[in-house]
Amino acid sequence: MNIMQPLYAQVKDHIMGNINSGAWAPGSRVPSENELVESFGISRMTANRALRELADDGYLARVPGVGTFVKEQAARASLLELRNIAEEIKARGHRHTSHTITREKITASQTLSEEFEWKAPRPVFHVIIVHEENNVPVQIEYRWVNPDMAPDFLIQNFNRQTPTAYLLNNVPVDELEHSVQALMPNPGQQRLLRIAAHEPCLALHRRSWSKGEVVTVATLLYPANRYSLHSRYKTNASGKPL
Amino acid sequence: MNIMQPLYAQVKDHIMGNINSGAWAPGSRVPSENELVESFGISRMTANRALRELADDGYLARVPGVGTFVKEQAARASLLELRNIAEEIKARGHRHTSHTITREKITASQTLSEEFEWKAPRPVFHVIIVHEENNVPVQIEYRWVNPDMAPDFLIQNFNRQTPTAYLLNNVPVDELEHSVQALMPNPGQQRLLRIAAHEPCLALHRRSWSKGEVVTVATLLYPANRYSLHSRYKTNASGKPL
DNA sequence: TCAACTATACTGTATATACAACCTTATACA
DNA sequence: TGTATAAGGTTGTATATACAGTATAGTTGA
Repeated sequence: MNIMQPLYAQVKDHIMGNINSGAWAPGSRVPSENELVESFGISRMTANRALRELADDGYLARVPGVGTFVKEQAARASLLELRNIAEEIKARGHRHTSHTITREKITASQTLSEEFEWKAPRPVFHVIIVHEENNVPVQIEYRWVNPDMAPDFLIQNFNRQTPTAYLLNNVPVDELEHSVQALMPNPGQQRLLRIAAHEPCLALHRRSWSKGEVVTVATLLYPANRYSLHSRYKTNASGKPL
Repeated sequence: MNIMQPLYAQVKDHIMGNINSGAWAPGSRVPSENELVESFGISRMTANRALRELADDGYLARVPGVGTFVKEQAARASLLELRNIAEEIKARGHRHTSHTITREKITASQTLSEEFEWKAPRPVFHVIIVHEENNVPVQIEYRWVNPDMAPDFLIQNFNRQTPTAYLLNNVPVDELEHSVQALMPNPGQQRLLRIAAHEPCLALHRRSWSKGEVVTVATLLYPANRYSLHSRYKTNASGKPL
């Protein structure tokens, strides 16, 4: 049942658990390598790896001769705070509708398998949905979902709950990747979005992980003239997050 | 003279040098841990650390039982930590050059004053710089700077230090705002970026604050086919950042 | 009182060794 | 020919040990 994790990963989880639960506040001291050696019955190199990797990830700050401390977390998480589009539209007081163009179970292509970090192609859920704001198309959502992580995904009613909302509510996400680029839509996309030729689009590509496994891969296509992505956040004065 | 680097860092530099110079193409195999042990006269743990850290950073892919391979690196700008473009280009092992098109002190327009959160128009520094990667234009930087926050801004040599780098080093930033959109460049921009008509661009608009005052407003224009903005980050399991 | 020294704790790096898991290739066998 | 098996190379993890560098607290001595 339980997948055995490496020792250093168990130590990392233990530390992150204490940080996330608030038991260890920012600035407070975490156990030294030798203390972890004692309490976990591990070697110092293993404790060192756990602490070093968490420091590399920005969660801990290590000071030779002094100790290891919990870092203030930069408010980075809020940057691309990807709320689901239905709520954004409703927040503007407009009406959100959507059309499901495709809803199928297919076998992942080679490139898609790589995005899911699979060694070999496997089945995936695939949907294409056009979202509208006051009956004007504002987004084409291309989404692929790992069936292991959300087996009931395909039988949802996406007019009631967007795929984003469904996944948010059912799978805890612990890692996110975004990339944004500009591109020219193909004729089919132009038709779906009802835009003129030579009208560029913003493509937001997103992957999300849960416990090391890719949950979903999505490409969101926005007409340039109807959308821009926006973020604003505070940085912590100490660290240099930019 | 020479700062002694740790062995594992020397090995990392050696590997990245071969990748950046093109000697080791993407997909090609890099020396195994035992081969590095032989050629560098180091222990396997040290070789392992070098390869593992480069794999964690996304430069290498490791396959148990098979070997370690060079990953393809897309040209990406980071969305979250807005490093300055010169360092990003150098990190890819390429050459960064820049041309300063405009350098002046002007009076802010009405809209620009609003961006600076000023009630009335005031003087601002203004520069336009074209950044090149291996002599190919990859970014037009339109930047306006609050003279109160960086009075010496205009007399900098922007070939030595980009405006981003200068501001980062001289003004502590505590708040950031970004917005991203796709757009068609105008003919002048097409000429500066040396791109064809109908080639869309990504426009990243950024404002940064220090102690409640806007320090700088910038618009960064990237040719769509040469750049994508990218971010990846871990969320703390408790919070729900998307 | 103040300065220098010392002991101690902590991180950073490096080595040698060991075992497990995985993959490929060669070999032996039916 | 096809299938097991064995061998060897590869990464992944874990331990025990060692030494260097840094910061702090305590002690000593002028």
